[in-house]
Amino acid sequence: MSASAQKHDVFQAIADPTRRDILKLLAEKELSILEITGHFPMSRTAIAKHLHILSEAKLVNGRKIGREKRFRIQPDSLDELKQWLSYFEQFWHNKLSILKHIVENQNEKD
Amino acid sequence: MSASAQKHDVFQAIADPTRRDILKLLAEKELSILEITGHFPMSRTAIAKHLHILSEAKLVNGRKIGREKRFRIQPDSLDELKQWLSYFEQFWHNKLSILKHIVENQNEKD
DNA sequence: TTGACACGAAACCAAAAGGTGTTATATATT
DNA sequence: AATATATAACACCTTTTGGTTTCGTGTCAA
Repeated sequence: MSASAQKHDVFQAIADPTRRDILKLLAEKELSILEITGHFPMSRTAIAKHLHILSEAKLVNGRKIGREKRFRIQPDSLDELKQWLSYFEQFWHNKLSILKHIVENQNEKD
Repeated sequence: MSASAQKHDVFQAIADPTRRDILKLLAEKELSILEITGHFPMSRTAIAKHLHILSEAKLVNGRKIGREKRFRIQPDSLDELKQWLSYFEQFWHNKLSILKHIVENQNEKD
């Protein structure tokens, strides 16, 4: 077993809507577990678990400050998702506009 | 219950590695259930379930041809994922522009 | 030092996910 | 018409997920 025996990857991490909401929260600013919990109708423990999963997926990281643990977003891993997406992007762009590629040769604008 | 009582969304659909592999297969060409099953170490029934979930998420669609059901990719829904991603993109581009060496490694060969 | 506070860890639970096999039904082939 | 085939529809099993509660520990403040 390699050292990267990672139980949760990015895809699983973002599968849960609560975790996606947590990410949105942390995108704005660093927050403690209790502060995050305040935004959701569930227990602190549940949120802590979600944060653990997000942490495993390298989407957030937490540092202890006093008796608090403050989490912030670490969006690097989303790049893996982006690359995965880009693989399919060519397909839906190509397929949806077979004629279009004649017109716009390489308009990498959007 | 509204008509859009959709059990699986895109995020859940792509959370499973088997389903991501199925998407890659279908990206290349349309395939029947049996053909898809041939690529995986599991039963046809299991694959059919995965296809059902992918279908719910509007990532694939199947049409009956004779006694076969052939599935093809329907990548429109990935756009939702792309939009979700783009929200965070600004963060990691702004915040982590210093760590650009990661991005610069991007050799889109495979 | 005492007590409130923020957190971690563990035990537990219900429901969903992911798989199996069997049976039924419609379609092709002969 | 008979048979083989591709899939759908079930029933079932096991593991994972997402939540709970309880208890213990370190930290801050009075």
